[in-house]
Amino acid sequence: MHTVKEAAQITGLTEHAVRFYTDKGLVPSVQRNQNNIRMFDEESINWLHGVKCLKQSGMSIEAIKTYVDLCLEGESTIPQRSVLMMEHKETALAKLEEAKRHVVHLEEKTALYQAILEHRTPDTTNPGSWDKVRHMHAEVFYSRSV
Amino acid sequence: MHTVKEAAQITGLTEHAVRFYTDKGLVPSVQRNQNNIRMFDEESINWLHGVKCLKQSGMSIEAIKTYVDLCLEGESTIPQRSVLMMEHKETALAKLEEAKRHVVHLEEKTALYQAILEHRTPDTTNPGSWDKVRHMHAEVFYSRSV
DNA sequence: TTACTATCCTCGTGTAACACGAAGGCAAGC
DNA sequence: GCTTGCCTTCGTGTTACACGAGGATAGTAA
Repeated sequence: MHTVKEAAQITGLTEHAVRFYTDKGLVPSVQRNQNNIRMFDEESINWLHGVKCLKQSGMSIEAIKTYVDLCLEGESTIPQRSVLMMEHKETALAKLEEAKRHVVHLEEKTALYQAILEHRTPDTTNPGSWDKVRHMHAEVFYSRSV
Repeated sequence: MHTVKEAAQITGLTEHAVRFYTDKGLVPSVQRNQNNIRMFDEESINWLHGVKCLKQSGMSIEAIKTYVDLCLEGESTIPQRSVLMMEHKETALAKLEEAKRHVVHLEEKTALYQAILEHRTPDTTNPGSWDKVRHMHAEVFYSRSV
């Protein structure tokens, strides 16, 4: 049997998160002792690990709650759970694609800044060169390529 | 000159977001007319586009505010802005790697569910096969491979 | 026994980036 | 004069906790 602090240490969650998850019903096996203190057995620790895992993969607390409740209903809900996971995988894939676009876009921006800095240094004696820099600067900020 | 609604239509933001950004000082060129109504000229629209672009790439409002303020200070801040962008690119890269891990993990989970469903169907007449399903189910939920 | 320390509890507020709706003002058209 | 449609501000709701306050309890040291 473990306390909140121990459960937090074991799972790598914060104590706040552990209390939050148990209060949300994501750890169905957790009990309270006579002093109203949360007691985590091995099964509770396993649930915490599972919740953490789903959370880290981007699932919302609400969705995890739904999933946990389905688990409690037994094996008959396995098809539903499978569907849930597939859907969640799709949203994770969409996020991945979005992240890729962001990186590409930011690489363009930083490349433009590098170009500005390179052009700027050698031409400080040439007033006309600032026009180019200004133009490039506008390009950097307003680029809409996301 | 455009109103909030028009600016929202032009930039593809919601009216709420447009008001929010202007009130946060992310659109320095915006003015109010005698009826206290926000008026957006072309420069304001450009700022909105720029803010939207940075936001979509995952930058926080606070960081965008810092960046906008640096822009207003003039070309002397270009090196600082360049550094900011590089740092932001690094965080975006980190998010990208995280998203990749999530997808890999979820692909494993959904594959396990598929395996369960395939094993379950043909063996409903064999009571012993449920042990395997139960074991695999535990694997699915508790897998800590994130 | 008293005191101190460590831990636990609950409860309330703060965060980010808006979404949403209420209540009210203003101009234009019928 | 009234409705329509847009604008304004303000206040609350959202998510997933973080953080601290205030108070209880349990174990240990003097």
